[in-house]
Amino acid sequence: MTYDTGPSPGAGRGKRPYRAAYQQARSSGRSGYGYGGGGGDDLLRAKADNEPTHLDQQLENTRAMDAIDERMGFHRFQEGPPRLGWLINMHPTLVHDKDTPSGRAGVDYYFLEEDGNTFKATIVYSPYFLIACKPGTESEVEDYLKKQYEGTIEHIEQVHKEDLKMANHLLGLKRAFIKLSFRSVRELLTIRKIIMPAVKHNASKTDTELDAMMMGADPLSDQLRDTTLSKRTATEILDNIVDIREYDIPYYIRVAIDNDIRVGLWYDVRATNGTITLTHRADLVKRPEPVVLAFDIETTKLPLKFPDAAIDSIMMISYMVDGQDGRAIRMAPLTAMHQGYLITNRDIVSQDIDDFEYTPKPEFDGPFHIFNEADEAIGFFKDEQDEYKSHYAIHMDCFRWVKRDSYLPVGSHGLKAVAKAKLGYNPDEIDPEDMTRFAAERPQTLAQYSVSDAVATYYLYMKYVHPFIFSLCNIIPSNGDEVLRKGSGTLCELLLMVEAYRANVIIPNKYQEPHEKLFDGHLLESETYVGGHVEALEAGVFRSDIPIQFKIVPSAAQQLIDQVDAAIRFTVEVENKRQMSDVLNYDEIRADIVGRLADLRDRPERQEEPRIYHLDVAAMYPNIILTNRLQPDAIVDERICATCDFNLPGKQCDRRMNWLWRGQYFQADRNEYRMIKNQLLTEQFPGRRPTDPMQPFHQLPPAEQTTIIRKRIGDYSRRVYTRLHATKVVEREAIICQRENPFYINTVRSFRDRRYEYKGLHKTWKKRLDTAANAAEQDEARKMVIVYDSLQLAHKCILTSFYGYVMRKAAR
DNA sequence: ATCCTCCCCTAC
DNA sequence: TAAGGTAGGGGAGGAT
Repeated sequence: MTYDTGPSPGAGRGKRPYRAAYQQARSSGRSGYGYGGGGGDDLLRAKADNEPTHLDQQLENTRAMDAIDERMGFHRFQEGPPRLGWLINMHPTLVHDKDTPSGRAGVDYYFLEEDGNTFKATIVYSPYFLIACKPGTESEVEDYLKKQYEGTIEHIEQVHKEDLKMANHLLGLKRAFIKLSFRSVRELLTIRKIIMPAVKHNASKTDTELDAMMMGADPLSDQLRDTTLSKRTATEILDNIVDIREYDIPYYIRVAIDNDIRVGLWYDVRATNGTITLTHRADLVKRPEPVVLAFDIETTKLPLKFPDAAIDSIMMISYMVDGQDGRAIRMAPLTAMHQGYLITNRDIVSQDIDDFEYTPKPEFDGPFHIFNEADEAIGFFKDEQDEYKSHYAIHMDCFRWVKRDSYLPVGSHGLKAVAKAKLGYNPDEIDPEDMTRFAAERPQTLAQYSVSDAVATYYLYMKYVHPFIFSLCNIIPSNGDEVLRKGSGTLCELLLMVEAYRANVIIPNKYQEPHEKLFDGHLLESETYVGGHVEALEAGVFRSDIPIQFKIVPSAAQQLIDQVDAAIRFTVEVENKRQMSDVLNYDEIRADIVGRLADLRDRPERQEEPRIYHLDVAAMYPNIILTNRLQPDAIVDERICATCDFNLPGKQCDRRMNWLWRGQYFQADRNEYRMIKNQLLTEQFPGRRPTDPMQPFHQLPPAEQTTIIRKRIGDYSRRVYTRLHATKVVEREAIICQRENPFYINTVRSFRDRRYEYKGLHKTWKKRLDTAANAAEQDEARKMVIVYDSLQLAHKCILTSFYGYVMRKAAR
C-alpha cells in the first residue's frame, strides 16, 4: 500500500499509453543510462555495464529510448526558431555521431511549453576529470598520456585552480592540473581505471613530502628533468601523478554545474547548426503545471503479516489524473478538473464497482470512474533502487517527502496521519486485517477506501511535494527524482560543488575514514565532539491564565535599570535603524520601564499570571559558522601556520577555539592489539564466494581486515575487561584560519540571505492575497504564496544541513 | 538486581 | 549502497 504520484508530462494521451510506454522503457534495458543515477559511485556501476560488447547494445538502447520519448511527445528539437520551455527533467544520453562510433556523451533536457506541448533538446558536453602531478612533470605526463591514449582521450589541457589543501595557497598560488576530456563516459572510465591505482600507490608517500613538492621544492625534480622520456618506463611516468580530482561527479550533474542548468526554470532553447544552447529566463517565475497522476495500490496479504510482493496480488489500483478523461490541461489552477479512476482485479474483488463520488472536503473534489478489469497484468519494472523511473516523467514517491521534509514525528508518517496533519481531514480507514476479506465481502467499502488514499495522495502532492521539490531543483544541479530521494547532506554537497566551481576552487575528494586509528595505543571505535546539552529550568505545565509564584532576584532587576539607556539606544538605533533624535517621548518611555523594573526589584515575591514567550535564535548554526568563518578548509594547525606568509608577529587571523574531543576505544592495549593482529596474520580466511580458496589475512581487502580486527578486539575486550569500550573526553584547541578562501561560508551566507528574501516575498504575496480584487488575482496570489513559502523552506532544509555536513562520513 | 549495549525516537 | 550532527530518555535483552 504505497502512495506515489508524479507529474507525467508524457501522460497527455491518457492513462493507457502512459503505462505502455513505461513498460517499453523498462524492458529495453537501462545499461546505457545507469551512469546518470546520481551518487558518486554510479560511475563504478556503469563500468560493469560498459563491457566492449555492450557498445552496440548501448547505442541501440539510446535509440529505443529516443523512440519512446518521441511517442510520448518529446521530439528532439534540432532546428528552427528558438523555443521557450520549462525544464522538467534531465538525463544523460549517448548521441550518435558519424565521427565517433562509440557515441558522444550528452544530456537530454525535457521541456514543457506554455501551450502544453513538449519537446526535448540535447546538449553534447565532454566529461572530464583532473589529475595533479609532481611539479615540473606536467608536460611529461601530458605528452605520455596524449601519445599512449590518443584514441581514448579527446583533449588534454593544463588548467590552474585554487587548491585549499595546498600550503600557502593564500598568496594566490594556483595549482596546476591536467584536465582530461573524453568523448564519452565509457572512455573516461577506461582511463580512470588506469590512473586511479597509480594515484593510490603514489599517495602512500607522506604529506610532508607532498607539501614540499607542491611548494616546488621537490628534490626529485632536477633528477627527473635530466632523464629523457624515452628511457623512462610507463610506470615511472605514472608515478608522477599524485592526485586525481572531480572523477566521481555524475555526468549530468557535471553538465548542470558547468553550464548553470537547473530543472524547474524557464529557458530559451536555441538550435544553431544543430548545437543547442539554453538561456535562463529569470524574468519568468510562474511555473506551468504538469499533468499529475497520483495512484495508490491495494494488495492482498496474509493474516497478521505485512504484504509480501513475492506472493500477494494486487486487488485494486486507484488513481487520479489531471484533466478530463486524461486530456492534458497544463496551465489549469490547482482546483481544476481532474478525474479519478479505479482498476479492480476481478479475480479477487467479488463484484463490479459502480461509479461514485469521493469528496473529503469541498475544495478536494474527486469524481471517480471505475474500470472493472478481469486481470490487468501490470508489468512495472524496478530499477536498482526497486523503484520505477522514466526519462520524460518524474516519479515522486510522497512517502520520501514525508520522511525527509514533512517535519512530522516518526509515528505520524502514515498516509492517514499525514493527510490529517497537512490536509486537515481524516481519510477513510480500514483495519489492515479486514482488507483482504472486504475484497470478497464488501468490495464497495474497499473501493471507497482505496480511492480515498489516491485522493489524499493527489492533494498532498499538489500542495506540498511538488512546489517543494521543484524549489529545490531551482538551486540544486540535479533532477526531481534525485532531489526527492537524496539525503540533505548530498544536496549540500552539490551546492558546495557549484560554489567551488564558480570560485575556481578544485573540488575536494570525499573523505575516507582511516581503517585503523589509534588513541593511546588503543584502537579507536569512534570519535566525535561533545555537543551542547539542553537544560530545562523547570518542568511543568504553564498557562498564561494560571498564576504562579515568582521569586525575583532584586540585584538582577537593578542591573537592568542601570543598563536601561543603553538598551533603549540599541532598540532605536540597531533594531529599528533610527536616530535617537527621532525619539520624542524618551523620558516618558524610560520612566515607564524603570518604574516597572523598580517594582520587580522592590516586591520580589510575587504571585502573578505568567507571560509566555517563545524565544528562538534565528538561523543560529549558520550564524555561528559565519561569525567565526568556520569552514572545513579553514581548520589549520601550527604546522600550516608556520609555513604561511601571513604568519607575522601580532597576527589576528588565527582564531583559536576550544572544544571537547570524545573518543570511544577498545579496551585492549597496545600489546594485546599487536598480539591479536599477529595471530590474525597466521590464519586463513574464506573468500567471498564459497568456492573461493582460503586467503591469508594480509591479502584480504582493507575494509574486510578492519571488520575482522574489530570483531576480534571487541570479543577480547569484552572477555578480558568485561566491557567492550571505554570513553575519554579531551579538551582540544582548534585554529580557524580567518583568511581562508570563503567559498564555503559564502555558500552558507547566500543561502541564509536568499531564504530571508523568499520569506519577504512570501509575506508580500500574503498581503496581496488579502487585498486581491478578483478571483484571478486571488488565484495568482495563492499560488505565489505556496511557491515562496516552499522556497524559503527549501533553503531552511539546506541551511541546517551545512552544519552537520562537516561531520558526515565521506564528506568532501 | 544491576550494568552494559543496542535500538528507537525526539529536541535542537 | 548512501550516508547532516549530538544529547538524551527509555525499553529490551543479555551477562554477571
